[in-house]
Formats: sequence, structure tokens, C-alpha cells
Amino acid sequence: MLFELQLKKLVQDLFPQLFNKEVDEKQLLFQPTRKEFEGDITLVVFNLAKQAGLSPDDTGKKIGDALVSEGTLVSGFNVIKGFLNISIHNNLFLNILRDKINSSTTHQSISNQSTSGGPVLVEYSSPNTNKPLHLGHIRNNLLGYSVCQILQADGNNVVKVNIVNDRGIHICKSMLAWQKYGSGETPESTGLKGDHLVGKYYVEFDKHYREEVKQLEASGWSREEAEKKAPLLAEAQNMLRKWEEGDPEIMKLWETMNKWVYAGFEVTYKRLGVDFDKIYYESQTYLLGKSIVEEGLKKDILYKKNDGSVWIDLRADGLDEKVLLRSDGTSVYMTQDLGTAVMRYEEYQFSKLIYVVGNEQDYHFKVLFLILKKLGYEWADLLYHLSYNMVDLPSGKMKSREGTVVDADELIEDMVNEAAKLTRELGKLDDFESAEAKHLFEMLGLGALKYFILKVDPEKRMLFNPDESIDFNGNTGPFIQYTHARIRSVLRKAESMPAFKTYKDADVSQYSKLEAKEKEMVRILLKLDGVIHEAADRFSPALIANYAYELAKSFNQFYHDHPIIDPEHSETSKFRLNLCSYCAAMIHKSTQMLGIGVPEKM
RNA sequence: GGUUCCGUAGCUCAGCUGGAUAGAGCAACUGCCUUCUAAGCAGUAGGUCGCGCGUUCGAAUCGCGCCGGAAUCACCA
Repeated sequence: MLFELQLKKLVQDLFPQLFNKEVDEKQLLFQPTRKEFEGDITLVVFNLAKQAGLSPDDTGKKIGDALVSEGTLVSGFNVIKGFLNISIHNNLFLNILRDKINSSTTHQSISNQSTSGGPVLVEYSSPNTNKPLHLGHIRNNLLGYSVCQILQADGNNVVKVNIVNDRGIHICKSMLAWQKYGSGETPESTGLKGDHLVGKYYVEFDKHYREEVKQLEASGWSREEAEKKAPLLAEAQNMLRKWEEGDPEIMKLWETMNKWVYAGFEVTYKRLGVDFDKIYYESQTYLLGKSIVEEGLKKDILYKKNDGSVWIDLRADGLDEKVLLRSDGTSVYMTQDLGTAVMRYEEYQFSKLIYVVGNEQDYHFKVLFLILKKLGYEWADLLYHLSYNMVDLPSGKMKSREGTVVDADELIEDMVNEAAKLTRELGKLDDFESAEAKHLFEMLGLGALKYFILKVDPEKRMLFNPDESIDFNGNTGPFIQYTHARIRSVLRKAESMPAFKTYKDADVSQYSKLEAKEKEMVRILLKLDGVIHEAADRFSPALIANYAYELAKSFNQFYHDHPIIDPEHSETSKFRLNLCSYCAAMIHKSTQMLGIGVPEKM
């Protein structure tokens, strides 16, 4: 909090003179003053009153008086029910604001915590290549990307990495179905996006597979047996084995279909505005994983069962036994994650590796980190699972088999169309060229979607109702974007006026009468660095989203109450223009951390 | 059953290491566009913070016990 440190020190120094007792720094509790009271920062005096041997009110008054007569920091105070509300000299706020404005135009990055050691790696997205992205993936991608932006803004060197699960039984299922029922379809021949085409055959596989299971059940098998015995599954497993052997025909099919999927993903990523510095492929890391397992066997950290499968026993750590290699020698998810982690450390010597993965895999990562540690990799302590909760529909969990998934591409398209429709309804299209308009709709639709998702704390599950479109009013992305456009519009006007063209030369610290709404805005503007730091610390874009909203809200209140451009009051206008300009810059900065763009007009 | 997470207004969500009368938005109702963009501003209404006990000057926040929901505990990923 602003001025907290100075005040803390001051009160600590004054306390013994006032009450003949020392006070511990930890007892000095400051909080922002509540809106309904006068003041900037509040000291809670209950615990101090005990120390002082006076009533809370008297204690507060004595401290307040002493602070005011000290002179440099505090301009006034009031005590209400044990709370000492302190007002800070306005010019101190304005001095900081002036410095901020100056430094923001000269050099960009603010905080520069020299991170010792390597970069921070953030893994996110991690798609399977057998089906298109859905709403759950959107949350993952937006979260991952945003966390990277926030960490960067907080002074970290960030490397965005992706791991593509490009091999395994799930892909074989799509491949097999395409072979059997695809009659040579391609993205070109069907006009379908590649990932959707491949996804179609994944569904196709499941359809036929379930039919087989049903038939087997009808002929007397139990459900469980039928599921294991179905010929299609055996075929898929056979295909996986052939893949691991490098069968040329299978490899070719695999490469072709994966290529289709990548082309499809690329489109979705681009539209979402996310990207990666480095992409890993499971097909290139699983062998390293296997060799790590071999080593573990040699060191007797792992053991082999009679059927040849390899395990680790984690029961002493309160977990279970975990398989690391199947009896036929093929690798499992855990195997390749071991390989990927080691490969990354060798490549980057990261100071931290963050996995953005859903909370359904909490257990998996607990085990992964523990295994690495047991295998002797000290850097296992640098790994962190950023676990986020599911996106639910009103009907409950999304299930691809029941067709209740919300497709990513469709959702984005809907949002953009909604933005276009709304803009037309509001009659705001007149000034726009069609290319410009299209760009704007994209920005607004995605802004609404991204904000909707990122404003929720990652740990909380969130609800998405496809029947109710995401709002464009109130606490939303477009509200923030609108606020930015509003400010830019005022600034454009000012820049076209000779009297205000050079408003940036004015010194904001010389402004004498700070209105309440202005001060509120300044206060919010000045806390951004702190918010960024906390958001980085907690890996929480939600904090940034809420901040951006708070700032935009505060601007709109100010905008409603006070004229900005007023030739009669040139000094005031210049101050306000600078305040607005900086506000727009900070809105831009915070939305940028959320991956949301802001328009010049809308 | 074991482990972990969640439960705040009709709905979607904030609420920092315990602090003042628990905050926004949506939906409902009411005002405000001849002044820089009304995707805005202001107001009304809406709460036993799942329930109970405990710690404390003080609990939505911390502890314990219930109730309700979710995830996970696979030779799936």
C-alpha cells in the first residue's frame, strides 16, 4: 500500500515518545480507508490501545496529532471507533504520479527483480491431436498466456512452452476410423478444419466401438469384458504397437493426420492470440522417458513385476504404486512427462517450471514431482503445478462423447458475431471501414470472452451457459475496452486543439486542487505495480482483470462528473488530460496482460 | 472408503496476511444524452457469508465436527 512503509516507520518512532512503550512493527496494521470515510490510509488501533493503556479513540487521536505535527506526510486525520483514518498530503500523490508518467514514457519495464538463474518456463495448452479444442482448452490457453504476460510484466524472463500429445492410443483411434470409414476424406475435400476432421473420426471410432460392445454384451459378455474384447480396440492397440515399431505406412498416416490437426490448431491459436516460444512433441520425449525409467531400475528406485511392467512404490509417502512402463514395454503418460521434464531442464536450466494443467491431474503431478525427486533430480523442487478448475455447463461437466462440449472455434465465432450485431444495433458503425470494423468485432468478441474467463479465480470452477450470451455491459471486457476508446477519443480531440496540443509538457505535480474522483483515480493508478506483483505471486490473472475493471469504473465516474477539455480552465484541463492519458496507458497495460486488445474508438 | 478442492444476493463472481454497516455485475424497478462516445453514470430493492462449536477485543477469512457438491485414487491421457 502506498505510504504504508513511511507511516509504519513514523508511528514506530513516535510511539515511545507518546506512550513510553515500544511497539513492534508487526502490530502496525494498515488498510485502505473505506470509501465512506475521509482519509487515504487507515491504522487499526485496537491492539495498540492495549499497549498504550488508553482507549482506542484516545490512542488514535494522540497518534494522529503526532503525525500531523510531524508535518511532511500527513495532512489530517479522524478517529472513528478505533480506526485512525489518515489523510496524506495531495502533492505527495501527485509527485509519484508525475514520476510514473515520466518513467512510463522514457523506459518501458518498471520492476526489475533480477531473477537469479534461468528463465521461468510456463507450459500450457498441451493438446491431444485427436480432436479440436473446446471451452476447457480455452480456459487453459487464456490462463497460461496471461500468466506468462503477468510474470513478464513483473520482471521475469519467461519462456512459453507447449507439449503436444501427438502419439498414443487416442490418435490411433482417429487414424483407424479414418482408414476404415474415411473414404479418403481430407480437409481440402470436405472444407473442414483439419482438427475438426480428425475429431470427427475420433467420434466415429467411439460410435462403432460402442456398437461392438453392445453386441458382445448381447451375446453374453459382461460390460467390462466386452469393452476389453471389442475387435476395434484391439485393432487400435495393434496400430499403436506398429507405430512404436515405426511401421512406414502407419507413420505416414500419423504424420498426415497430425499435420491436418496442427494446421487447425494454428488457426485457433492465432485467433485466440496465444503463442509459444518452444513446442515439444511427446513423440520426441517419450524415449528419453523410457531411458530414465531404465536408469531408475538400475538404481533400484523402481522395480519390475513378473509380467514385465515397471512400477514405483510411493506408499511410504501416502500415495500409491504407480506404473511407469506397461508389460509390453510401451510407455504411459507419466513416462513421457519424466522425459519432457528432464529434456527441459537440460535445455534451459529453468529457475521455475510451471505446468498449467487442470485440477483433474493434481494427483498426476504430485506423483511426477515426487518421482523426479526420488530419481535424484534436485531441481524437482522448482516444478509447480498451476492447477485450475473445470468449466461447467448448466447440465454439468462437458463430455465429448455426449456431444455436450462447447467447441472453441464455434464459441469464438459466436462471440465475434455477437459483437458485430451489438455494434450495429448501437449505430456505431458509421465511421468504420469494413476491414476496420471486422478487426474491431474480433477485438470485442474475444475481449468479452477472455475477460469472462479470466476474471474468475483459477482455483474456482466456473459456469458457462451457452444459452445466455456473454455480456457486453457491466463488469465485462467490452466495458473496459469502451472506457479506453472513450479516453482516446478525448485525447484525440485535445491534440487537435492548439491550446492543448502540448498538454504533456504540463507538470501534474503542480496541480493544486485534487477532486475526490481524481484522487480516487490516482490512487488506483498508483497501485498497479503492487497488483501485478501479487498477481505474479499467486499466478492469478483474475487480480489483473478486477483491477482493470476498478480502474475503468473509476474513470467513468470521473468522466461523468468533470469536464476534461475546458478552455476556461487551462491548467485543470492539462492536468486532467495527463491523468486520462496515463489512465488509458494503464488500461492498455493491464488488458495486455490478459491478452485483450483495446480499440482507439468503438 | 482415502486424499484434495469448493459452498458468499434469484444468477455469475470479488472480498489481501482475521478488522468498521460483507462488495460488483446481470436480471427487476427509477432517474440522467442540444456539453469530451448512454457498451456510460446515479439510485431503489435483494444476504442467518452451507450448518454448528471453538480461538479472539473482533471471524466470510483461522481450527475442529457435520451437511451438500466436485475431482482423483487405471498397464487412459
